[in-house]
Amino acid sequence: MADPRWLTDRQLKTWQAFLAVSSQLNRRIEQQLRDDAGLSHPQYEVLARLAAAGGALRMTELAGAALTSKSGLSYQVGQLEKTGLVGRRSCTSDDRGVIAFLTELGWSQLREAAAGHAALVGELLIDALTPEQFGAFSAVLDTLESRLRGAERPQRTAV
Amino acid sequence: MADPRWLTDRQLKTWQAFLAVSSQLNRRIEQQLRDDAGLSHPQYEVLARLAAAGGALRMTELAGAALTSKSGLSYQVGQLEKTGLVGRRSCTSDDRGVIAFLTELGWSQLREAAAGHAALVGELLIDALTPEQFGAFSAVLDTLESRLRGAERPQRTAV
DNA sequence: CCCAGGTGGTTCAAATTCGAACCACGACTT
DNA sequence: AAGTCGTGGTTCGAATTTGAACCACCTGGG
Repeated sequence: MADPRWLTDRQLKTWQAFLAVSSQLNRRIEQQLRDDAGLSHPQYEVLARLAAAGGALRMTELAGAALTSKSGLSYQVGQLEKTGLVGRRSCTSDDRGVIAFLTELGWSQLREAAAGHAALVGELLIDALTPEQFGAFSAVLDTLESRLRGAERPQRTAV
Repeated sequence: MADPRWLTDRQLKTWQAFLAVSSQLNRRIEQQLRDDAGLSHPQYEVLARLAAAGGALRMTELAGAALTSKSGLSYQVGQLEKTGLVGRRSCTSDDRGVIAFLTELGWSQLREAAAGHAALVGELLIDALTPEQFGAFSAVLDTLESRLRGAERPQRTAV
């Protein structure tokens, strides 16, 4: 363990800025969705993903981008079902599977929420940056995302 | 509300990448801290901030970067107090105030956790990027951070 | 001095989150 | 066809989070 790695001030500051931005951004988004449509961010994500997929998706696919755990997804879909925004139907080709789908109400609620959401993301994330900055930011995120996707669990190398 | 703003595919994809990266990064960090030092990320943040301030800080200051709510901070400091990593003492100049401070145990636990933490952040965030990318990323985050700090609650512009 | 108003922290109930345990079913073996 | 293993989802309990209500104390004005 000799001479462990340290981060420079700049690196540490950047990391902290990332955490702060991430946290603040989430806070704002959450607030907007709550006020405009009575949805939590995770719930909005579920609706948005379903919509992007044409209106229905298997639970596993929904869990895809791992914004939440498996059980968390069950919970949120349950909530959305209670309020009538999505429904559940079992998968014909695989009896284990469950398909979540947007109801009419779900579509319309999503449509309502989406405008304000897009506006806010645009304002906070896009408008704040120059086109060059945005391009660079986008590239960086792609890099980080694929890197993170790669090594799921680094683990200590053997004993 | 005529013709609401929409995001381009690229913009939407970037936003989603941001969410995914943020979530994954947090997951990894959380796991490392838990395994190496039995700390949650919020707890580590508290210890790190205290250390950066020389070992003691008022609750309000700790809440500063708003990684958590006021009550959340109370809770976490409470947990850390139970495990003996921090202590509470009342502020002499203002009887309302409470000062949290690192205990000896707190310092040493932090030291242990810090190495692994720095290594992981270095690996996931720094090493993944070219120096140019990192510079751009850093600049973008600064911009976003100050922008977010600025308009706390945008609100709809009058009626 | 006493009161109104604001700030600093804690406490409370309710909602959400997570991982572990669990059940049901499909896929592959023999 | 029965047996085993892996996958898809849900359920359970424990920990955490949040906003609102609350108490104690400071500050400024009568």
